[in-house]
Amino acid sequence: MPLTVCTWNINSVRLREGLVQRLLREEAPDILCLQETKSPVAKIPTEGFAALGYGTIVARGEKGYNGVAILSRLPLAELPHRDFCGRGDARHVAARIAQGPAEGVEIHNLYIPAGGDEPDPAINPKFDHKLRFVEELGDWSAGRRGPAILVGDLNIAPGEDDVWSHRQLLNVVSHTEPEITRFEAARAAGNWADIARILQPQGKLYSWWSYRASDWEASDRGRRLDHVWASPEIAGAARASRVLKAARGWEKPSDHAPVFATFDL
DNA sequence: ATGGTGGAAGGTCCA
Repeated sequence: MPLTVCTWNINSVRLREGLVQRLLREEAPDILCLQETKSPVAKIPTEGFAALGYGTIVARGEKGYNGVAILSRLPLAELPHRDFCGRGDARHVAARIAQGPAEGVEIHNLYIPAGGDEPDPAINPKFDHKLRFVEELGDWSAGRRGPAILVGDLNIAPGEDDVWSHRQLLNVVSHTEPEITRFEAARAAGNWADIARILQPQGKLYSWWSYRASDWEASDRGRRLDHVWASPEIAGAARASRVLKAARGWEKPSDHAPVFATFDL
């Protein structure tokens, strides 16, 4: 049975409730993980999602910033989240699929700090926070076991083909050496498979295009910031991966496009 | 080298 998971930085779930509904109607993933919901959990507009079959929602939120949510048409059991960097931020939410062929698979939805502009932890506390967050992701990954899918806006584009210009972004936060080193170390620590690159090792892949371009599509200065990782138990079941680039062109879009992965479980 | 846009809060910070 196929299990399709989607991850999307929505940049306000309340402002873009209609876009979320459109995605659910047109693409119908089994599970949709959202980041930057920017809403307290109680104010997430759940009714319309439930009416579309996504009555299971596990979320964490705060007012105005951060926020992560898992919408599902499969039953979920919420799992404890980790308070990365001990700040109480709503950057991780987790659940276990509770029924069906994928029963027992854990879903981890993460929003890694963007890290600010200056890629120097000595003068930029946001970049320091980002580096420590990714280090902690490695520690946590090394200690966990069992079938799992980790998705989210990880805010790092690790490969040369994950950015529009490797050379021009080497000193731009999201593609710097200290970030990428820690990112790949964290992935290795959990034996996570990068599903998009398992299925397409070469060629440009982006999931984010800045709002600050006069024509995002024409300039196509994208980065792959949104990821789907799978644990070794299920990485081999990955069958498909894609970016719904069209959603970046929807009315009043998020600056991120949804990323999908399908597993035969 | 710079500034460009967008969301939310609320007279600014974050991305």
